[in-house]
Amino acid sequence: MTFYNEHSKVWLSVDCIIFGFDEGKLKVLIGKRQMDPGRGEWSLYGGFVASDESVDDAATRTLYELTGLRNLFMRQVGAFGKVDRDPGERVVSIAYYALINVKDYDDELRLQHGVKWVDINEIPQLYSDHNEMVRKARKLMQQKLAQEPVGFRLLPSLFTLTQLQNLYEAVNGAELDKRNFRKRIKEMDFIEKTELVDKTSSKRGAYLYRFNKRAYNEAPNFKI
Amino acid sequence: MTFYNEHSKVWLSVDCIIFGFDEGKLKVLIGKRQMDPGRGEWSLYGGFVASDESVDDAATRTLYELTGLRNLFMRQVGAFGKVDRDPGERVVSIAYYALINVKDYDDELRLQHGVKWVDINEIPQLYSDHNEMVRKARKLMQQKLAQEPVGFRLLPSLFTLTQLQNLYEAVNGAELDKRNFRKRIKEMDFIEKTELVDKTSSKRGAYLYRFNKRAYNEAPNFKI
DNA sequence: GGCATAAAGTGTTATATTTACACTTTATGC
DNA sequence: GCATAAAGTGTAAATATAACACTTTATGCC
Repeated sequence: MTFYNEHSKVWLSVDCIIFGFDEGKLKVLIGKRQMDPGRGEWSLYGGFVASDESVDDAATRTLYELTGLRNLFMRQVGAFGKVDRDPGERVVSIAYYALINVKDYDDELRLQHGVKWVDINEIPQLYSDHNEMVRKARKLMQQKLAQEPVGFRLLPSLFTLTQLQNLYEAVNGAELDKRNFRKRIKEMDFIEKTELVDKTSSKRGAYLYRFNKRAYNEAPNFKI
Repeated sequence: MTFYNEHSKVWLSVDCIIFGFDEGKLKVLIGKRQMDPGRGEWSLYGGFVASDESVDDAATRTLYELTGLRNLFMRQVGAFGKVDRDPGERVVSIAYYALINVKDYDDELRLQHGVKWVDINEIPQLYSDHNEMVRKARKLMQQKLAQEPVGFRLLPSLFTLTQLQNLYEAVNGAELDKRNFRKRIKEMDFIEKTELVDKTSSKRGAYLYRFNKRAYNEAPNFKI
C-alpha cells in the first residue's frame, strides 16, 4: 500500500518494571544485558513485539517468560521514543509495570534469567532510558496503590496488618501511624481478618488477613 | 544487524486529542478522515512518526501542522497496539492530548483541515480505537487539572473567575460552590486580579484575572 | 517459674479541611 | 427609576485528618 510506504517503520519492544516487596523494601527486577548493544549493562527485562501480537500481549508474554507467572497486575507506563534511545537501531519501547509477590517467583527461574531484586532506592545506572522508565513506573504505581487496593498483589494472599502497613510505607516513602492505619483497615470490609496467626515475626503472633475481591467489588470504598 | 532482523517492524503513528473550552463546554477537535482506510469516518487528527524524529517530536509537529500553535501543553496518553487496530497495516499509535485556547486557533486553518470542535459528551463513533484514546486522555487530563494549574491553557490569558469556575465544572462534570471556589482562588497568590473588567457577559462587569507562572513556581500551592 | 523482650493490638482528643448556605452590589436597558 | 442578571461576599456546622501512649501476649533465657 503506497500510503503507508511513504513512511518508515520501526522496531517495537516492551520493557518491564517488575515490582516486588521483600524485607520491608520495595524492589525491582533488573539484570545484566546478555547481548549487544549494551552487553553487561544493568537493564530492565524486555522483548520485541511480534507481528501477530498486540503490544499488551507482548508485555504479558515477556512477563510470563521471565517469571512463569500469569494474571499479574500489569499496566502500561508509556511509550519511550527518542531517536537514539537504542544505540543499534531505531527501536521504540513501550514500558509496562507489574506487581508480583516475590515468594511466587521461582528462584531457579529467576537465576536462569540472571535477574535480581534491587531496592527501588538503590537502582544503579541502567541501559538506555530505563532509569526514566523506572521513575515513571514508580510514580504511576504509587498513584495506583493510593487509589485501588492492588497493593495486595505484592503480598502473600495471607498477610498481617504490620506487613500491609510496611508495604504502604515503603511505597510512599513515609511512615504511617499504626492506630490510624488500622482504623482505616477496619472500615474496609473487604480486608478480612482470619483466625490464622503468623508467628514468624513476633512471639505473640499476629492475625492474618486476606483481601476479598468479591466484597471489594460490592463496596469499593478504598482509601489509604 | 541480525539481532534486530529476527523481529518485525511496525509503522508508528501519533494521534492527538486536542481539548478546548468554549461556550462553557469542554470540547475536542475531530474531523472526517480524508484517506483510506476509514475514509469519511470521524477521527482524531494524527500522523506518522518519521525516522529522524522522536515520538514526542512527531506529536509536537502534528499539533503544529494542525493548529499553527507552538508551546502547547501536551502529554502522552499511551500506546495503542492491538494487532488489527488499523484496517490496512500494522500500525501502532501513540496518543497525546493537548490543551489549547480555542480563540488562539485560526478558524481558516481549522477549516482547511476540516476539523471541528465537538462537545466531549457528544463525541460520535470514531475511527478505529480513537474513542478509547479520548476516554483515556480525558481521564488523564482531569487528573492533571486537579493537580496542576494547567487549566489556564484552555482560557484566554485574561479570564474572569466565573469562566475559571465554569471550566473546572465542565472538566469535572460537577458543579462547584461559588463562594468556596473563590475562597480557594484567593489562597492561590499566583492567580492575580487585574484592574481590567470584562463586560461581555454581565452588565456589572467582572474583574479579569491572570495566571502568574513565575509566582506559581515560587509557591506552587495549587488545589482545586 | 518468673522476668525480660519485642511485636501486636487498642481510643480519644485536637486540629484542619470541607461543605452548606443567601443576600447585597452594580451597570444596563427599557 | 426600576427590573434584570451576573458579580461579589462570610460564617457556622460537619467531616476528616493527625497526634498521641499504654496494655497484651507468647517466647526465650536465667
